[in-house]
Amino acid sequence: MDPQVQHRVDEMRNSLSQLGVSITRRRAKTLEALAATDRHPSVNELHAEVRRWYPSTSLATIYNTIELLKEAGQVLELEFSGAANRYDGRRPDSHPHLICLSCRSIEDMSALGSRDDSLHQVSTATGYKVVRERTDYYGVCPECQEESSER
Amino acid sequence: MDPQVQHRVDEMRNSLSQLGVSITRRRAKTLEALAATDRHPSVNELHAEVRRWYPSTSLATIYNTIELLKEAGQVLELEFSGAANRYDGRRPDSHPHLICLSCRSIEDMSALGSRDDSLHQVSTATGYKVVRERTDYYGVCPECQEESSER
DNA sequence: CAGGCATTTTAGAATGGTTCTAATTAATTA
DNA sequence: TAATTAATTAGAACCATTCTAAAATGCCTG
Repeated sequence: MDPQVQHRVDEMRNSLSQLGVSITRRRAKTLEALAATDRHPSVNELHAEVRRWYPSTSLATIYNTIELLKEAGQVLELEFSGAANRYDGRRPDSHPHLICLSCRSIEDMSALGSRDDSLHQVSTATGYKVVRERTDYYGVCPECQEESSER
Repeated sequence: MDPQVQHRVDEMRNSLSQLGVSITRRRAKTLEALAATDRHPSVNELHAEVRRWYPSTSLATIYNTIELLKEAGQVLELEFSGAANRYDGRRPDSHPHLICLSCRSIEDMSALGSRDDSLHQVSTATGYKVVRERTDYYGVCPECQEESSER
């Protein structure tokens, strides 16, 4: 396994252990699936992946693991109302995403300019205790622009 | 009616008319309800408001009007997976919001620093054709902080 | 003003992601 | 091994949203 991925899996394992829950084989596979991809999988996709190893795994188990990871602050949940939520297990901290309206891909975006510590900045500016940020840019990715220009 | 609100309602009416649909009484009331509040109502809340005048109004009609407003670019939809979507009819352009995790209030936030034209900046930086942005800051609003410190 | 046609609305069914529940299975401790 | 606790399963329940077919409304034309 890629050392980066391994390291991330270990982080998640440790955080879950600190919650006092055990790392079962299904949970371990879920963590691996999350750490192994940058495609921001949905619960269904994680379920399919874990099922490749443990075919009897139920959806509820994946939801349960996601719930634990959220409590541990080890996964970033991207909510959508019209489609399944998507999860970022590689970078659980708030960071912006690029979402393609055509192919529905979700890409991490490196911070643009000096927008770091924006949580703290917004806190002092507004009086809110800001703990999390969500920033999505919606548009059409380069690949989909290409495809539409081919026609 | 407040002239600001009236102006906004007129804008929405005109945009809908340009789509070629008629401004029925139910639709007019929905626009008014959207323009009259900064509380980012849900479809249910809009439904309740319109029902005060036209009690037979069905939910589908509100959804239909929202759909038209989205097509016309006259309402901003804030999607949530665990709760009902919320709508901003006053400022249909992309702008950041402050969301209280305790009371679930949603507040408009005036732009912080020079983040304007970020759509264009992100477009050139990433190759995406960015058309929309969503930025939410999640935290605890000053009122809820107060309440919890009283105990 | 009547008749016909397109649009809008209604009520309820269908959908789909998520959550809940009760029962089963697996793991842990004494 | 027996007893206790934790994890998992299958399916029901939930709920916001979308869809559908029928009814109502509004509009245009003759």
